Amino acid sequence: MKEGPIKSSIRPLINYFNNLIPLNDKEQDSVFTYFVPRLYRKRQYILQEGDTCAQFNFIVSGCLRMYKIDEKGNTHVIYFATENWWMIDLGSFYSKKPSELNIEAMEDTMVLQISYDNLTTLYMQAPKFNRIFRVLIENSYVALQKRLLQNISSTAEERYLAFIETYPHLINRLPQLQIASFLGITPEFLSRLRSKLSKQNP
Amino acid sequence: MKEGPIKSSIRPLINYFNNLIPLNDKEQDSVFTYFVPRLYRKRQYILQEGDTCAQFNFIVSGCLRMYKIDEKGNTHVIYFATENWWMIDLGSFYSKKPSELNIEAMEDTMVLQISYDNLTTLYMQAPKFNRIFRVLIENSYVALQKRLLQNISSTAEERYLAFIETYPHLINRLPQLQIASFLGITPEFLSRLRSKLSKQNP
DNA sequence: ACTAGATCAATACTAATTCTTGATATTATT
DNA sequence: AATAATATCAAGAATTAGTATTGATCTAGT
Repeated sequence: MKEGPIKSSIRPLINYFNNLIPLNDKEQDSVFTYFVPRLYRKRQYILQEGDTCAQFNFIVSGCLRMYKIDEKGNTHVIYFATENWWMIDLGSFYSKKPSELNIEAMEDTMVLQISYDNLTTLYMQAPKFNRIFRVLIENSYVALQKRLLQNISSTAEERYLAFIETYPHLINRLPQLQIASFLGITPEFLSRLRSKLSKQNP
Repeated sequence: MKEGPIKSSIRPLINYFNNLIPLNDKEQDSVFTYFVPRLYRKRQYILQEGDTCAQFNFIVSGCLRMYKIDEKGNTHVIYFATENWWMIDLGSFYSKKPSELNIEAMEDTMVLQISYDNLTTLYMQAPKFNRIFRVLIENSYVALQKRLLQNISSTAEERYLAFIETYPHLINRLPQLQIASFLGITPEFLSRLRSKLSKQNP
């Protein structure tokens, strides 16, 4: 018997959880119950500045970016997320206050979403998820801290090289414009960096 | 790279209402209170099949289309709406049942939205809006009936000519693909119609 | 004064979308 | 049965949107 398209889109999440901490059948059922799949199209907002972030998102396929628009109207990419990553404005989600951030689909993207209330229910029904989400957020925290450190301590060139190391799969998947915005430099400068580097290592 | 913030321009809606039936200050205040601006980007869904239509939408700028996907996977445009028009799946909105229709942005589109509950409150606070919304829906009804009649009684060529008459501002604003889908013909056939017509009136 | 980087404007390149055309089929009408 | 209206499929052509590069010039911090 083959699973319907919706059920099968939950598989990657079950696998992800099992990989962190194995789930029993009842726990897997809870995942099926509380996470709902949703497709976003390229350029579509998952979260828009001013709205409250109401969902925890797990990415099944595609790519999202979280960014902030500053007073001058410039955008700064906070992070990209692809398959098997999470995307959420935690601050807004827990405080239930309007977000200052935007989340947008870079490609058509399938996510699995759980609402605040359902997440709370999930924690009560299956306390193991407290552990799972703790671990998962710790992972994100570490990545974030690494990125901060990287950012305050390196030149643009170093940051770009580190980006290539850390996210080789993103280099050809994202426009350089976006990568520049992630690195905190202008697209022009990134272009120059790249041409300089390719002259050095032909 | 700039992606400006959402400007809250409720003015066009106030003007629209005043044009139908003049509002007093208190009534204008209610409009400011209950309608909230929201920006949709090109290709973004305002309503997706299966979701419940939770908002009455007034279009400040841009263009939306409502369409249905049939069993064969073909899409049929029910209508387009631009500046100063309304867009909603009334059936889903009032029944609170999942919609079979889709609403999608053809361009970046700014809308003013009011939810079911807020609309109810508005009606109670300012009964004049009952009259306003009655008139407004009557207008839409008339347009719809005209379109139906057009559709069952004319050839594709006649429908196309009528479209040009009725929506001259849409002809160059929308891809022919979409116009074909509105007229209920294939884009290829529309293309042939057009070239035939332009040979007749050079 | 030098380096890392920004800004602005022009141009080049690439990919996505849209439009047209030809060949051939289907369906409804007379 | 013949004809007009319209669909389908496939291939190219044309257009537009999005992205990348380059040159010239500017600025802030060592």
